[in-house]
Amino acid sequence: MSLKHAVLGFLSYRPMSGYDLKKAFDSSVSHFWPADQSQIYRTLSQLEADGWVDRETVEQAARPDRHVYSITESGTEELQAWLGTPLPPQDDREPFLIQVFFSANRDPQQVLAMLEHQRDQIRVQYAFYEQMFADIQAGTGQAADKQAVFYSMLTLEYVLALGQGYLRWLDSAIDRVQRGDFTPRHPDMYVTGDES
Amino acid sequence: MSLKHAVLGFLSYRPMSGYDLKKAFDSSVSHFWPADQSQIYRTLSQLEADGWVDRETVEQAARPDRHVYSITESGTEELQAWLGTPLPPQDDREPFLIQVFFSANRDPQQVLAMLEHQRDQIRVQYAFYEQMFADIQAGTGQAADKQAVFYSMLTLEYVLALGQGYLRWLDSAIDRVQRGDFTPRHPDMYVTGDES
DNA sequence: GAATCATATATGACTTGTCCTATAATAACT
DNA sequence: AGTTATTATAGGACAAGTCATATATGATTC
Repeated sequence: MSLKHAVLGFLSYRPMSGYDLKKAFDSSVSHFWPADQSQIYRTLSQLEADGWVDRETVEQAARPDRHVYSITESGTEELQAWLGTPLPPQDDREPFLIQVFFSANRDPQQVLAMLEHQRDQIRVQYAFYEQMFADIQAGTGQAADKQAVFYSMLTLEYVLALGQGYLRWLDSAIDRVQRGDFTPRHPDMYVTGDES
Repeated sequence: MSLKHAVLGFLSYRPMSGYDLKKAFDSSVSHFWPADQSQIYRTLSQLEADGWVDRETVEQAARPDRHVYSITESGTEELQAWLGTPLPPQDDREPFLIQVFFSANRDPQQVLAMLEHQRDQIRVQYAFYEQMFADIQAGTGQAADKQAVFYSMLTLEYVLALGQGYLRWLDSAIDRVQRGDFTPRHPDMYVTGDES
């Protein structure tokens, strides 16, 4: 379970409550790992049962008690081990491609509208991530931990890089459907660098 | 549920059994929608309950009976309606990025190994899809339904386009980690075409 | 002769995640 | 004065998908 290890990752920075974690997820990794609030709480219970985190109750006047979780030694070990373990290849599902796949018997004008709508959506998403990238770059003086910022922004670069691929693909598809040219085109060859 | 509509899509071509559908999925859409065998059977039951497919039992000597499903009129309507309905934006999860995100306190050599391993994996996947693309292109004479082939291959172009983005991102990341240059770099600007 | 493959359907147990709701009190906005 | 936002945790119901397994038999491979 990746969420378990993402939570451990955050707790390796500092102890946090479920509420803190939800905010941490939303503000830093939601572009590649959105986390549901109730799922976070359930995951914390599991982590405690695993012995990877300790729970401490902090009483508050006029607010519900906070349950602050700290990573344990075995939790730290587990996190380090997981970070060094290659993940099995993911199979990504893209429901939009189901609509594309079964478009052969539809009116080309409607297919075109569908593709253009998707392009608009992806563009909005892309612009959003671009803004995030710019904001973070502007917001980090030279004070902060360079590597932490680097790896954080690397994940944004990822969504931008894939977003570009998506948009290029949509543009190419739209162009061909517009022209009634139903010819498959292998995307421009990716020029590989040398093996290390 | 997208699987429901993918199944409807296949049944709009011709009546099929669960077994047939599993083979159809594996050989044509598994690169963007892998389908579990048991999930297909459960989905067929649901589609029947929805009234979108009819079930006919075909007895066979020496083999289990086949349950052949045909799309109904209301199923056809549902499929057409769904194909014309924009999907909500997807949030894609990429567990590898969790490992990247929490790499700041790891040994750069190990991070490098991780990135290179991922590059190898994605390259293999990319080569596989490229081969599929070439095979289909070689295999289709001018006899077949041009549009069906086109939209089918368009989904392959998609995985290739995103694969290229992924590989480019990995190359760029590997390069920087190798040089110890922890500077974020916005990927090359995507040059947008005109609005239609 | 034995093992495995292909055909064919289906259930149980489980995992991961979503959505909605309950609870509770203070602060801030309109 | 009334509504909404913030802080804070957590369970129930549900959806979608995975994995293992059960059943049955003919054909093929070793």
